[in-house]
Amino acid sequence: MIRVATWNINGVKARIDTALEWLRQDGPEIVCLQEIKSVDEGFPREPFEAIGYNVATHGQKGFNGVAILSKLPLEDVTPRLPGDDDDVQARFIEGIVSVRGGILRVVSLYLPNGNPIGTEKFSYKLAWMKRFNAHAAARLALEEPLVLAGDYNVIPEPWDCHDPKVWAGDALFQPESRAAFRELAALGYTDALRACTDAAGVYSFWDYQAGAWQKNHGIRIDHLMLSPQAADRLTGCEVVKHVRAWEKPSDHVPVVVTLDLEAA
DNA sequence: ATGGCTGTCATGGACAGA
Repeated sequence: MIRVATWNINGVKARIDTALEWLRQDGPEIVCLQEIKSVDEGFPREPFEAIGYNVATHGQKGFNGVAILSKLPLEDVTPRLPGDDDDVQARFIEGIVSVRGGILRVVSLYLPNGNPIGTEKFSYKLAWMKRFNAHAAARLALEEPLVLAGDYNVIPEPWDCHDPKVWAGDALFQPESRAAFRELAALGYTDALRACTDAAGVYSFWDYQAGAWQKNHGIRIDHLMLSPQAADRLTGCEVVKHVRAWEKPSDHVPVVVTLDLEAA
């Protein structure tokens, strides 16, 4: 089995001890990180390498930034979402690993938040989603197992949040945001969590403010979207909720998919 | 709550997050 996680760690320097603790206990073969908030040269590669991970990063100063950690050798690593050479925000990195009988392709993505609506931030979000969906569509032609792992900043359905009324005016829950996310399913991608459960109230983010964690006022915005060839190998998907209660937690928790694949 | 935390950069407080 190969497990692939997505986790917005909200700052790799602030989260290094927490991240290493989880990875030592229960580290999946592949971990897609978002919001590393670090330039590539500042990323603490050594402690991750010391516990068996190869490290690929696409960082930027202060905010954003994505990475892929992999116990299997990473090949063909490509930063930047195609489609706009003027987009300087570090929100996308893609790579492949060899598995028995072929390859597994993995993307770590950090989709723009988009708030407040009615501004260029929201139009940037929608433009980014359009570019991302075009890339996702093109990748289907490869007919490979592919995991699009990331912080999508989209609440797919009303039962993916505690109170839909609270999110009605938010970029994460706009009809346009949700429609763009649904396009991935229309293309043939499978939401790994939703393939495993239809339970309401499964969340991946709880705000630091207002006792959101204690009240379980969460939202589900971190998703693992599987190509048909990956979905055929799906055996499970779980939210690693307990790390939200640790000291110095990220406001997001890992979501992990298990695929019936073996290292080459 | 017109943002109640948190992280970054930088060393005070703006900016970004969701």
